[in-house]
Amino acid sequence: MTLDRALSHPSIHPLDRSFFARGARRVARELLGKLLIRDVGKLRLSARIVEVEAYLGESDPAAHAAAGNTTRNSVLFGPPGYAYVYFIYGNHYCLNVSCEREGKAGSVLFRALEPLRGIEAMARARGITLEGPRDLLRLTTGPGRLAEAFGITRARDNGCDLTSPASGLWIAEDGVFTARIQITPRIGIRKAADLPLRYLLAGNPFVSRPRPSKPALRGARA
DNA sequence: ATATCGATTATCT
DNA sequence: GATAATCGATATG
Repeated sequence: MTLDRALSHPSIHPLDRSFFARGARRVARELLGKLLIRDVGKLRLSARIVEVEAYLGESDPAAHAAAGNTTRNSVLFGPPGYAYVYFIYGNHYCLNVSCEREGKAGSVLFRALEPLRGIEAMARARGITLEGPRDLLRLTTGPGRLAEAFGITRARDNGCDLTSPASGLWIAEDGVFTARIQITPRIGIRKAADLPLRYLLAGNPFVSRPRPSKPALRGARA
């Protein structure tokens, strides 16, 4: 296949479950550059993953899994590659994917995406009229925003298999190289707030809001 | 540009 | 009864 054909018709395939059967840091870092896809009827939404956070399981005070296995978070204690959707601040849904293995929690929170396809539909879902380039930045920049753009709710999506296109919400790989990875502390948490577990594509304009004032840890480690 | 605040509810203590 | 892995609006430099 020529490069030109690869660019216009990239082959897209779902990530295997073994991809998620690893530690959350590793999964988080490698999810950067992959695609989140929502299929509803013949409409497809797709967006590149540009910012995520790792949550380490029961030993991580900031993780929902720290409370042990409850009704709310039981997906985290199930097999890897499934959607954990939670409702927060009485207003917003957020999407995670389970990692590790059955019985061992660990997850990655999706924090920001770069919209690729179905942009008009995302704008409708967000209640935004697209007038300038700046409006694109408000579509999927932030965990609550991307969930709204993709129509993700707990009732609809919690527990769905993100490795299966048949589920209508899945994660794909298209062979595009990832840019430089940057690592910073996680955003918006009270506990364990200093651990460097936020992974982002350096310089990507769709990364969520205020860069933390703390000096960012650079390079791709962990 | 950054800072602060209210909204609104499932979940946990 | 308090809290929370957020967002959008408003206030201020």
